[in-house]
Amino acid sequence: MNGSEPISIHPESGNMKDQDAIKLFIGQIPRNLEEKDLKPLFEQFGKIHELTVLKDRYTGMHKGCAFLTYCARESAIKAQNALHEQKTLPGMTRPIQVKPADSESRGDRKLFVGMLNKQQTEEDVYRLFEPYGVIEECTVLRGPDGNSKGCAFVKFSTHTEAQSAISALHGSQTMPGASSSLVVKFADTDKERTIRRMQQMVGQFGIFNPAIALPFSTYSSYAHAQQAAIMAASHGGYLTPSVAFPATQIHQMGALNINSLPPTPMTPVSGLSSPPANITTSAVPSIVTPIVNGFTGIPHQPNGHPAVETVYTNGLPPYSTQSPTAADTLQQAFTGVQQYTAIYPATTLTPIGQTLPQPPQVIQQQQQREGEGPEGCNLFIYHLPQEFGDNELMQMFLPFGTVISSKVFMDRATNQSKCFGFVSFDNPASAQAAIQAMNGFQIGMKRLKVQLKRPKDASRPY
DNA sequence: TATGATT
Repeated sequence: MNGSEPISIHPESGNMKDQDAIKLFIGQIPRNLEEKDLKPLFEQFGKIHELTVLKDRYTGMHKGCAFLTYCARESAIKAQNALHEQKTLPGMTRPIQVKPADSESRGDRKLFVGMLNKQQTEEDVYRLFEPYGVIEECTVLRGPDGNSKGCAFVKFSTHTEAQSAISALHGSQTMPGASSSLVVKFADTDKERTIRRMQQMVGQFGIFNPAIALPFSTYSSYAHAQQAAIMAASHGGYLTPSVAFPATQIHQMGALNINSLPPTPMTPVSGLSSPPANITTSAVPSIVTPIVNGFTGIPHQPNGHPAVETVYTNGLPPYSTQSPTAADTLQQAFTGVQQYTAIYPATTLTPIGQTLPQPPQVIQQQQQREGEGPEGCNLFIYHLPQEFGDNELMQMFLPFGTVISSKVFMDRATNQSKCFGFVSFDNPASAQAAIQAMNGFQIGMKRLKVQLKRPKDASRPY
Protein backbone atom coordinates (compact mmCIF):
# COMPACT_ATOMS: atom_id res chain seq x y z
CA MET A 1 0.00 0.00 0.00
CA ASN A 2 2.82 2.30 0.71
CA GLY A 3 5.65 2.50 -1.67
CA SER A 4 5.01 3.23 -5.29
CA GLU A 5 1.63 4.32 -6.43
CA PRO A 6 1.60 5.93 -9.80
CA ILE A 7 -1.49 8.05 -9.57
CA SER A 8 -3.11 9.03 -12.74
CA ILE A 9 -4.97 12.24 -12.34
CA HIS A 10 -6.01 12.54 -15.91
CA PRO A 11 -8.02 9.44 -16.58
CA GLU A 12 -9.04 10.17 -20.06
CA SER A 13 -7.75 12.74 -22.38
CA GLY A 14 -9.83 14.95 -24.52
CA ASN A 15 -13.02 14.54 -22.57
CA MET A 16 -14.95 17.67 -21.94
CA LYS A 17 -17.23 18.10 -18.99
CA ASP A 18 -20.49 19.91 -18.90
CA GLN A 19 -20.16 23.45 -17.77
CA ASP A 20 -22.58 22.63 -14.99
CA ALA A 21 -20.84 19.42 -14.07
CA ILE A 22 -20.82 18.57 -10.40
CA LYS A 23 -17.64 17.70 -8.61
CA LEU A 24 -18.34 14.83 -6.26
CA PHE A 25 -16.65 13.99 -3.04
CA ILE A 26 -16.19 10.27 -2.53
CA GLY A 27 -15.62 9.15 1.01
CA GLN A 28 -15.05 5.90 2.85
CA ILE A 29 -12.79 4.42 0.23
CA PRO A 30 -10.38 1.70 1.31
CA ARG A 31 -6.87 3.04 1.24
CA ASN A 32 -5.67 0.33 -1.03
CA LEU A 33 -7.88 1.44 -3.87
CA GLU A 34 -6.40 3.80 -6.40
CA GLU A 35 -8.00 5.63 -9.28
CA LYS A 36 -7.77 2.65 -11.57
CA ASP A 37 -9.50 0.48 -9.00
CA LEU A 38 -12.27 2.94 -8.43
CA LYS A 39 -12.92 3.69 -12.04
CA PRO A 40 -15.03 0.64 -12.82
CA LEU A 41 -17.34 1.34 -9.93
CA PHE A 42 -18.09 4.84 -11.07
CA GLU A 43 -17.92 4.41 -14.81
CA GLN A 44 -21.22 2.64 -14.85
CA PHE A 45 -22.94 5.97 -14.36
CA GLY A 46 -21.23 7.78 -17.15
CA LYS A 47 -18.01 8.94 -18.61
CA ILE A 48 -15.55 10.17 -16.04
CA HIS A 49 -13.89 13.48 -16.60
CA GLU A 50 -11.59 13.38 -13.66
CA LEU A 51 -11.02 11.13 -10.71
CA THR A 52 -8.49 11.97 -8.09
CA VAL A 53 -7.71 10.13 -4.92
CA LEU A 54 -6.79 12.58 -2.19
CA LYS A 55 -3.30 12.22 -0.85
CA ASP A 56 -1.73 13.85 2.11
CA ARG A 57 0.19 16.83 0.89
CA TYR A 58 3.34 15.90 2.73
CA THR A 59 3.31 12.18 3.29
CA GLY A 60 1.53 11.31 0.09
CA MET A 61 -0.67 8.99 2.08
CA HIS A 62 -4.00 7.95 0.67
CA LYS A 63 -6.64 9.82 2.60
CA GLY A 64 -9.45 7.41 1.96
CA CYS A 65 -11.38 9.77 -0.21
CA ALA A 66 -11.46 11.19 -3.70
CA PHE A 67 -12.89 13.80 -5.98
CA LEU A 68 -14.83 12.68 -8.97
CA THR A 69 -16.17 14.72 -11.83
CA TYR A 70 -18.23 13.17 -14.55
CA CYS A 71 -18.42 14.67 -17.98
CA ALA A 72 -22.14 14.94 -17.56
CA ARG A 73 -23.89 16.54 -14.66
CA GLU A 74 -26.54 13.87 -14.90
CA SER A 75 -24.00 11.12 -14.28
CA ALA A 76 -23.04 12.68 -11.01
CA ILE A 77 -26.61 12.79 -9.88
CA LYS A 78 -27.12 9.18 -10.85
CA ALA A 79 -23.99 8.08 -9.07
CA GLN A 80 -24.93 9.91 -5.95
CA ASN A 81 -28.40 8.41 -5.93
CA ALA A 82 -27.12 4.92 -6.54
CA LEU A 83 -24.10 4.89 -4.29
CA HIS A 84 -24.25 7.40 -1.50
CA GLU A 85 -24.53 5.46 1.73
CA GLN A 86 -25.80 2.55 -0.32
CA LYS A 87 -22.91 0.15 -0.09
CA THR A 88 -19.86 -0.38 2.00
CA LEU A 89 -16.57 -1.07 0.29
CA PRO A 90 -14.49 -4.00 1.48
CA GLY A 91 -12.69 -3.32 4.71
CA MET A 92 -14.68 -0.25 5.55
CA THR A 93 -17.05 0.06 8.45
CA ARG A 94 -19.11 2.89 7.05
CA PRO A 95 -20.93 3.14 3.75
CA ILE A 96 -19.42 4.97 0.82
CA GLN A 97 -20.05 8.70 0.57
CA VAL A 98 -20.91 10.19 -2.77
CA LYS A 99 -21.98 13.78 -2.68
CA PRO A 100 -21.18 17.11 -4.19
CA ALA A 101 -17.85 18.37 -2.96
CA ASP A 102 -17.87 21.21 -0.51
CA SER A 103 -16.58 23.48 -3.19
CA GLU A 104 -19.73 22.73 -5.13
CA SER A 105 -22.35 22.97 -2.50
CA ARG A 106 -21.09 25.99 -0.68
CA GLY A 107 -23.52 28.78 -0.31
CA ASP A 108 -20.73 30.79 -1.76
CA ARG A 109 -21.92 30.82 -5.29
CA LYS A 110 -24.16 33.75 -4.89
CA LEU A 111 -22.74 37.13 -5.62
CA PHE A 112 -23.72 40.53 -4.50
CA VAL A 113 -23.26 43.07 -7.23
CA GLY A 114 -23.11 46.69 -6.28
CA MET A 115 -22.60 49.97 -8.04
CA LEU A 116 -24.78 49.07 -10.93
CA ASN A 117 -26.43 51.67 -12.97
CA LYS A 118 -30.02 51.99 -11.79
CA GLN A 119 -31.19 51.56 -15.34
CA GLN A 120 -29.63 48.15 -15.67
CA THR A 121 -32.11 45.33 -15.77
CA GLU A 122 -31.84 41.69 -14.86
CA GLU A 123 -31.05 41.00 -18.44
CA ASP A 124 -28.21 43.48 -18.51
CA VAL A 125 -26.76 41.97 -15.40
CA TYR A 126 -27.20 38.51 -16.76
CA ARG A 127 -25.28 39.41 -19.89
CA LEU A 128 -22.52 40.88 -17.82
CA PHE A 129 -22.03 37.73 -15.79
CA GLU A 130 -22.92 35.14 -18.36
CA PRO A 131 -19.36 34.64 -19.59
CA TYR A 132 -18.23 33.31 -16.26
CA GLY A 133 -20.55 30.40 -15.77
CA VAL A 134 -24.03 29.08 -15.50
CA ILE A 135 -26.29 31.58 -13.85
CA GLU A 136 -29.04 30.08 -11.78
CA GLU A 137 -30.50 33.25 -10.50
CA CYS A 138 -30.25 36.90 -11.31
CA THR A 139 -32.16 39.49 -9.37
CA VAL A 140 -31.89 43.22 -9.36
CA LEU A 141 -32.78 44.63 -5.97
CA ARG A 142 -35.62 47.04 -6.19
CA GLY A 143 -37.41 49.30 -3.83
CA PRO A 144 -41.12 49.31 -3.25
CA ASP A 145 -41.51 51.63 -6.18
CA GLY A 146 -39.83 49.14 -8.46
CA ASN A 147 -36.78 51.27 -8.94
CA SER A 148 -33.48 49.53 -8.95
CA LYS A 149 -31.30 50.03 -5.95
CA GLY A 150 -28.30 49.72 -8.13
CA CYS A 151 -27.41 46.30 -6.91
CA ALA A 152 -28.21 42.71 -7.68
CA PHE A 153 -27.74 39.13 -6.71
CA VAL A 154 -26.30 36.68 -9.19
CA LYS A 155 -26.13 33.00 -8.36
CA PHE A 156 -23.81 30.79 -10.29
CA SER A 157 -23.98 27.04 -10.37
CA THR A 158 -20.61 26.69 -8.71
CA HIS A 159 -18.36 28.51 -6.35
CA THR A 160 -15.61 28.45 -8.93
CA GLU A 161 -17.69 30.24 -11.48
CA ALA A 162 -18.70 32.81 -8.95
CA GLN A 163 -15.10 33.32 -7.99
CA SER A 164 -14.06 33.81 -11.57
CA ALA A 165 -16.75 36.42 -12.02
CA ILE A 166 -15.43 38.26 -9.01
CA SER A 167 -11.92 38.15 -10.34
CA ALA A 168 -12.98 39.38 -13.70
CA LEU A 169 -15.57 41.96 -12.82
CA HIS A 170 -14.97 43.42 -9.40
CA GLY A 171 -13.77 46.95 -9.82
CA SER A 172 -13.42 46.36 -13.52
CA GLN A 173 -15.60 49.21 -14.66
CA THR A 174 -17.69 52.07 -13.50
CA MET A 175 -21.25 52.14 -14.66
CA PRO A 176 -22.53 55.44 -15.98
CA GLY A 177 -24.00 57.34 -13.10
CA ALA A 178 -22.49 55.12 -10.45
CA SER A 179 -20.27 56.76 -7.90
CA SER A 180 -17.62 54.11 -7.96
CA SER A 181 -16.55 51.02 -9.76
CA LEU A 182 -18.52 47.84 -9.94
CA VAL A 183 -18.63 45.77 -6.79
CA VAL A 184 -18.75 42.03 -7.10
CA LYS A 185 -18.46 39.97 -3.96
CA PHE A 186 -19.95 36.93 -2.37
CA ALA A 187 -23.35 37.70 -0.98
CA ASP A 188 -23.88 37.63 2.72
CA THR A 189 -26.23 34.73 2.79
CA ASP A 190 -24.56 32.88 5.53
CA LYS A 191 -26.41 32.85 8.76
CA GLU A 192 -23.32 33.33 10.79
CA ARG A 193 -22.39 36.34 8.81
CA THR A 194 -25.82 37.76 9.33
CA ILE A 195 -25.56 37.21 13.00
CA ARG A 196 -22.16 38.75 13.10
CA ARG A 197 -23.55 41.75 11.31
CA MET A 198 -26.23 42.03 13.89
CA GLN A 199 -23.65 41.86 16.54
CA GLN A 200 -21.74 44.60 14.89
CA MET A 201 -24.83 46.67 14.56
CA VAL A 202 -25.57 46.50 18.21
CA GLY A 203 -22.33 48.25 18.69
CA GLN A 204 -22.80 50.58 15.79
CA PHE A 205 -26.19 51.68 16.83
CA GLY A 206 -26.12 50.92 20.44
CA ILE A 207 -23.64 53.67 20.91
CA PHE A 208 -25.82 56.06 19.06
CA ASN A 209 -28.88 57.39 20.54
CA PRO A 210 -31.27 55.03 18.80
CA ALA A 211 -33.79 57.77 18.34
CA ILE A 212 -31.48 59.71 16.12
CA ALA A 213 -29.87 56.89 14.26
CA LEU A 214 -31.54 54.88 11.60
CA PRO A 215 -35.02 53.98 12.59
CA PHE A 216 -34.20 50.35 12.61
CA SER A 217 -31.50 50.62 15.11
CA THR A 218 -33.99 50.38 17.86
CA TYR A 219 -35.32 47.24 16.41
CA SER A 220 -32.09 45.57 15.74
CA SER A 221 -30.80 46.47 19.12
CA TYR A 222 -33.82 45.21 20.85
CA ALA A 223 -34.02 42.15 18.74
CA HIS A 224 -30.48 41.47 19.60
CA ALA A 225 -31.02 42.16 23.23
CA GLN A 226 -33.92 39.81 23.30
CA GLN A 227 -31.90 37.24 21.55
CA ALA A 228 -29.17 37.56 24.06
CA ALA A 229 -31.62 37.62 26.90
CA ILE A 230 -33.27 34.47 25.68
CA MET A 231 -29.89 32.93 25.46
CA ALA A 232 -28.93 33.95 28.90
CA ALA A 233 -32.14 32.58 30.25
CA SER A 234 -31.90 29.31 28.43
CA HIS A 235 -28.38 28.80 29.60
CA GLY A 236 -29.41 29.25 33.15
CA GLY A 237 -26.63 30.32 35.38
CA TYR A 238 -23.80 28.46 33.87
CA LEU A 239 -22.81 30.94 31.25
CA THR A 240 -19.12 31.31 31.41
CA PRO A 241 -18.14 34.89 31.78
CA SER A 242 -14.92 34.14 30.04
CA VAL A 243 -16.43 33.51 26.63
CA ALA A 244 -13.62 35.00 24.79
CA PHE A 245 -14.08 36.35 21.36
CA PRO A 246 -16.64 36.46 18.65
CA ALA A 247 -16.14 32.96 17.36
CA THR A 248 -17.65 31.65 20.52
CA GLN A 249 -20.43 34.10 20.48
CA ILE A 250 -21.27 33.54 16.91
CA HIS A 251 -21.36 29.90 17.53
CA GLN A 252 -23.68 30.26 20.42
CA MET A 253 -25.86 32.74 18.70
CA GLY A 254 -26.02 30.62 15.63
CA ALA A 255 -27.86 28.06 17.66
CA LEU A 256 -30.71 30.43 18.20
CA ASN A 257 -33.78 30.38 16.18
CA ILE A 258 -33.57 33.94 15.14
CA ASN A 259 -36.86 33.71 13.37
CA SER A 260 -38.71 33.22 16.56
CA LEU A 261 -37.99 36.68 17.77
CA PRO A 262 -41.09 38.61 18.47
CA PRO A 263 -41.40 41.65 16.26
CA THR A 264 -42.31 43.93 19.08
CA PRO A 265 -39.54 45.54 20.99
CA MET A 266 -39.06 45.14 24.67
CA THR A 267 -40.21 47.70 27.07
CA PRO A 268 -38.33 50.84 26.25
CA VAL A 269 -35.65 51.56 28.71
CA SER A 270 -35.13 54.79 30.52
CA GLY A 271 -37.48 56.68 28.32
CA LEU A 272 -34.76 57.00 25.77
CA SER A 273 -36.22 55.12 22.91
CA SER A 274 -39.43 56.54 21.86
CA PRO A 275 -40.93 54.23 19.32
CA PRO A 276 -39.38 54.83 15.95
CA ALA A 277 -41.61 57.28 14.24
CA ASN A 278 -41.16 56.33 10.66
CA ILE A 279 -41.29 52.63 10.84
CA THR A 280 -44.17 50.51 9.77
CA THR A 281 -44.54 48.52 12.87
CA SER A 282 -47.22 46.32 11.49
CA ALA A 283 -45.03 45.26 8.64
CA VAL A 284 -41.86 44.60 10.51
CA PRO A 285 -40.61 41.10 9.95
CA SER A 286 -38.99 39.08 12.62
CA ILE A 287 -35.54 40.08 11.65
CA VAL A 288 -34.61 43.34 10.15
CA THR A 289 -31.39 43.97 8.43
CA PRO A 290 -30.82 47.64 8.08
CA ILE A 291 -28.75 49.15 5.42
CA VAL A 292 -25.56 50.40 6.91
CA ASN A 293 -22.94 52.14 4.91
CA GLY A 294 -24.28 50.52 1.81
CA PHE A 295 -24.67 47.14 3.35
CA THR A 296 -27.63 45.36 2.07
CA GLY A 297 -29.44 42.62 3.75
CA ILE A 298 -30.90 39.70 1.99
CA PRO A 299 -33.86 40.73 -0.03
CA HIS A 300 -37.13 39.01 0.08
CA GLN A 301 -37.15 36.17 -2.30
CA PRO A 302 -40.30 34.50 -3.46
CA ASN A 303 -39.07 30.96 -3.09
CA GLY A 304 -35.68 31.40 -1.62
CA HIS A 305 -34.82 31.32 1.99
CA PRO A 306 -36.25 34.48 3.38
CA ALA A 307 -34.78 33.95 6.78
CA VAL A 308 -33.73 37.51 6.75
CA GLU A 309 -35.43 40.35 5.08
CA THR A 310 -34.38 43.77 4.19
CA VAL A 311 -36.84 46.40 5.06
CA TYR A 312 -36.49 49.99 4.26
CA THR A 313 -38.14 52.83 5.96
CA ASN A 314 -41.28 54.19 4.53
CA GLY A 315 -40.27 56.11 1.53
CA LEU A 316 -36.90 56.83 2.97
CA PRO A 317 -34.25 55.60 0.64
CA PRO A 318 -31.57 53.48 2.19
CA TYR A 319 -28.26 55.04 2.91
CA SER A 320 -27.59 54.98 -0.80
CA THR A 321 -25.71 52.21 -2.39
CA GLN A 322 -22.23 52.88 -1.41
CA SER A 323 -19.65 50.26 -1.80
CA PRO A 324 -20.31 47.45 0.61
CA THR A 325 -16.65 46.67 0.47
CA ALA A 326 -16.00 49.79 2.44
CA ALA A 327 -17.76 48.17 5.29
CA ASP A 328 -15.22 45.95 6.84
CA THR A 329 -15.61 45.32 10.46
CA LEU A 330 -12.85 47.47 11.67
CA GLN A 331 -13.70 50.47 9.71
CA GLN A 332 -17.34 50.15 10.46
CA ALA A 333 -16.76 49.99 14.11
CA PHE A 334 -14.40 52.87 14.02
CA THR A 335 -16.74 54.89 11.91
CA GLY A 336 -19.38 54.13 14.44
CA VAL A 337 -17.27 55.64 17.13
CA GLN A 338 -16.50 58.65 15.05
CA GLN A 339 -20.12 59.17 14.19
CA TYR A 340 -20.98 58.77 17.74
CA THR A 341 -18.44 61.17 18.98
CA ALA A 342 -19.45 63.64 16.36
CA ILE A 343 -22.88 63.69 17.81
CA TYR A 344 -21.89 64.35 21.31
CA PRO A 345 -20.44 67.75 21.98
CA ALA A 346 -18.40 66.63 24.90
CA THR A 347 -16.01 64.79 22.68
CA THR A 348 -13.05 65.88 20.72
CA LEU A 349 -12.99 63.93 17.50
CA THR A 350 -13.58 65.78 14.32
CA PRO A 351 -16.98 65.06 12.91
CA ILE A 352 -16.81 63.08 9.78
CA GLY A 353 -18.62 63.78 6.58
CA GLN A 354 -21.24 61.13 6.89
CA THR A 355 -24.64 62.67 6.93
CA LEU A 356 -27.13 61.55 9.45
CA PRO A 357 -30.80 61.40 8.68
CA GLN A 358 -31.62 64.11 11.16
CA PRO A 359 -29.61 66.65 13.01
CA PRO A 360 -28.76 65.01 16.25
CA GLN A 361 -30.89 66.04 19.11
CA VAL A 362 -29.01 65.03 22.13
CA ILE A 363 -31.32 63.68 24.69
CA GLN A 364 -29.90 64.17 28.06
CA GLN A 365 -30.01 60.89 29.74
CA GLN A 366 -30.80 61.11 33.33
CA GLN A 367 -27.95 59.30 34.81
CA GLN A 368 -28.12 57.21 37.86
CA ARG A 369 -24.74 56.76 39.31
CA GLU A 370 -25.74 55.66 42.69
CA GLY A 371 -26.02 52.13 43.66
CA GLU A 372 -24.45 49.26 41.93
CA GLY A 373 -26.79 46.47 41.14
CA PRO A 374 -26.94 43.22 43.01
CA GLU A 375 -24.33 40.58 42.48
CA GLY A 376 -24.28 39.40 38.92
CA CYS A 377 -25.66 42.66 37.61
CA ASN A 378 -22.47 44.65 37.50
CA LEU A 379 -20.17 44.61 34.55
CA PHE A 380 -16.59 45.57 34.22
CA ILE A 381 -15.82 46.89 30.78
CA TYR A 382 -12.34 47.32 29.51
CA HIS A 383 -10.85 48.61 26.28
CA LEU A 384 -13.36 51.37 25.96
CA PRO A 385 -12.59 53.99 23.38
CA GLN A 386 -10.74 56.86 24.90
CA GLU A 387 -13.52 59.28 24.13
CA PHE A 388 -16.25 57.33 25.84
CA GLY A 389 -17.74 58.87 28.91
CA ASP A 390 -20.38 57.66 31.31
CA ASN A 391 -23.16 58.51 28.97
CA GLU A 392 -21.68 56.82 25.97
CA LEU A 393 -21.06 53.78 28.06
CA MET A 394 -24.65 53.76 29.12
CA GLN A 395 -25.88 54.18 25.57
CA MET A 396 -23.87 51.21 24.53
CA PHE A 397 -25.46 48.96 27.10
CA LEU A 398 -28.98 50.27 27.15
CA PRO A 399 -30.19 47.80 24.56
CA PHE A 400 -29.68 44.97 26.98
CA GLY A 401 -31.81 46.21 29.78
CA THR A 402 -32.21 48.89 32.36
CA VAL A 403 -28.91 50.44 33.17
CA ILE A 404 -28.96 51.67 36.72
CA SER A 405 -25.50 53.12 36.59
CA SER A 406 -22.59 53.61 34.29
CA LYS A 407 -19.19 54.91 35.15
CA VAL A 408 -16.08 55.43 33.13
CA PHE A 409 -12.96 55.75 35.17
CA MET A 410 -11.11 58.96 34.63
CA ASP A 411 -7.56 59.79 35.37
CA ARG A 412 -7.86 62.45 37.98
CA ALA A 413 -4.81 64.36 36.91
CA THR A 414 -5.43 64.50 33.20
CA ASN A 415 -9.17 64.06 33.19
CA GLN A 416 -8.72 61.41 30.56
CA SER A 417 -10.61 58.20 30.49
CA LYS A 418 -8.71 55.21 31.69
CA CYS A 419 -10.63 53.21 29.15
CA PHE A 420 -12.46 51.06 31.58
CA GLY A 421 -15.66 51.40 33.44
CA PHE A 422 -18.66 49.82 35.03
CA VAL A 423 -22.21 49.26 34.02
CA SER A 424 -24.87 47.99 36.35
CA PHE A 425 -28.16 46.50 35.32
CA ASP A 426 -31.14 45.85 37.45
CA ASN A 427 -31.06 42.15 36.79
CA PRO A 428 -28.47 39.48 36.05
CA ALA A 429 -30.06 38.35 32.78
CA SER A 430 -29.48 41.75 31.23
CA ALA A 431 -25.92 41.65 32.42
CA GLN A 432 -25.40 38.23 30.88
CA ALA A 433 -27.02 39.33 27.67
CA ALA A 434 -24.68 42.27 27.52
CA ILE A 435 -21.68 40.09 28.10
CA GLN A 436 -22.73 37.69 25.44
CA ALA A 437 -23.27 40.39 22.91
CA MET A 438 -20.56 42.84 23.71
CA ASN A 439 -17.59 40.93 25.02
CA GLY A 440 -15.02 40.88 22.28
CA PHE A 441 -16.86 43.47 20.29
CA GLN A 442 -14.46 45.31 18.10
CA ILE A 443 -14.25 49.05 18.29
CA GLY A 444 -11.45 50.66 16.41
CA MET A 445 -8.39 48.60 16.98
CA LYS A 446 -9.55 47.18 20.25
CA ARG A 447 -12.00 44.63 21.44
CA LEU A 448 -14.16 45.31 24.40
CA LYS A 449 -13.71 43.13 27.39
CA VAL A 450 -17.01 42.77 29.13
CA GLN A 451 -17.32 40.62 32.18
CA LEU A 452 -18.86 40.55 35.56
CA LYS A 453 -17.27 42.91 37.99
CA ARG A 454 -15.05 41.23 40.45
CA PRO A 455 -16.70 41.05 43.79
CA LYS A 456 -15.06 43.36 46.25
CA ASP A 457 -14.29 40.82 48.88
CA ALA A 458 -12.14 37.94 47.87
CA SER A 459 -10.92 37.97 44.34
CA ARG A 460 -9.49 34.55 44.31
CA PRO A 461 -8.59 32.87 41.09
CA TYR A 462 -11.14 30.25 41.89
C1' DT B 1 -3.36 51.16 31.25
C1' DA B 2 -7.11 46.57 34.67
C1' DT B 3 -12.46 46.36 38.93
C1' DG B 4 -17.03 52.05 41.49
C1' DA B 5 -11.18 56.91 42.99
C1' DT B 6 -12.57 59.74 50.91
C1' DT B 7 -14.90 54.35 54.64
